[in-house]
Amino acid sequence: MAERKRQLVADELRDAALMLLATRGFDVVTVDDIVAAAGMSRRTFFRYFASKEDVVVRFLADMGADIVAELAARPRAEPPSVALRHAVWVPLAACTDHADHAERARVVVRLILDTPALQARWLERQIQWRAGLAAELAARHGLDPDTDPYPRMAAGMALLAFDTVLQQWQAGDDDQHLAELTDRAFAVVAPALDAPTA
Amino acid sequence: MAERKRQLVADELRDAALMLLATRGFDVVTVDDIVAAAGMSRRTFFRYFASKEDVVVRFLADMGADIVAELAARPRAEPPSVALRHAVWVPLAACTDHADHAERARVVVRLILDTPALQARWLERQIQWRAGLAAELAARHGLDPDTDPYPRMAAGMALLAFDTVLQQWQAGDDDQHLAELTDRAFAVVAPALDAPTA
DNA sequence: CTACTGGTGGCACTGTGTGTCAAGGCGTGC
DNA sequence: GCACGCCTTGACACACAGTGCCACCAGTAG
Repeated sequence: MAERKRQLVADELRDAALMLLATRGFDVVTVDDIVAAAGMSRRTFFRYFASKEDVVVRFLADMGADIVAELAARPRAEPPSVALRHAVWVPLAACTDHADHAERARVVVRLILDTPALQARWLERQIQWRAGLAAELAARHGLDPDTDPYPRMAAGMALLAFDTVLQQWQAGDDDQHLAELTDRAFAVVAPALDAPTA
Repeated sequence: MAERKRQLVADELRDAALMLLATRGFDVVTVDDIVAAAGMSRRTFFRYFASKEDVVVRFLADMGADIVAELAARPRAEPPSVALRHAVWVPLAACTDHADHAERARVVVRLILDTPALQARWLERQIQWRAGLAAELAARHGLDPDTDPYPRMAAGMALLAFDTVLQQWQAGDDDQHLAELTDRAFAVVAPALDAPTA
């Protein structure tokens, strides 16, 4: 009940913010502009979002937890390239399902990729995901995450593929199939992910 | 003459900043603290450095250009894993040469890796390096950087190895040999870098 | 001596993000 | 109905980053 109300306020704020930021640009829009559009006070905004960047990045925030969870759920016998491909696919799948959510996500991705401040936050977030993935990979393969570079780098390669897919998807005018882009990206890193020396 | 003076002022500011930031922590030290220690005005600080983060990141800024230049200088017949290993090694070599510079660099790396704001700037910088490396790789192999994911991902993998080496070097109490760490990191990604499908 | 130049400090301003406090809706027990 | 906490909100003040502007103070050429 109270939880619903909170979510409602957060959505209102987020919608107003994304609308303004995407159309006018990240730097020129101030928090005052956003709260004026949403009809709330500045202080309330910062109660729901840690920063102006946070409004945008949060839109894609849960992805990281989803990716790690999916990796943990994959059968351990699966080769790393396959397990990681499935893990990374989870958030991407949400974009292919209904075109409504897809177009919204595309705008956000586009905004992030060509705003340095947002890109920095985005990468910061990815670092945390990488740590989670690396820990899971280390546990999977019985490796020491402190001395063996494989878990960290395998996680990094998976996210690199993720990034590359998003970049190509956002840049393409036509609706390139995300699945195909993902396959091509993972084909590049698969030899390293599945190398026997790992 | 005037150029020397400028460099002197910049060095003074940088030294004071690094000293304070490394010992007390990035967030708690204000620009006022730094300029007070250096005996200059706040306004002067921002004439030499674009931001507080900039003081730290600039210390490692030229690395990117060095990496790209070295890659361009490698013979084109060389397999990508070897050429990229040499390219990435250039900035790392500076740390092995004289221990004086090494310990200083280590402090800076440590500061960057456990300060989120600095890590974000650091990654932001790496994104630019990756673009440069990707362009060079695309030219090297006659690939289209817009459609083929290989150049971007190969560049990303090289920088991922670079990051991993720095992380392990900074974490290790003992003086692990950078060359060995680099070899191990590149051994992981080499199968993907040199895969024939590229 | 005067005029120009480049670096500097002081000042005011915008914008982000935080701490604090008073006021208002809301459910619960009396 | 009424008083009591509980939570949310808005408002004000504040610290800090970063920028624009202007006056000042070298040195230097005319």
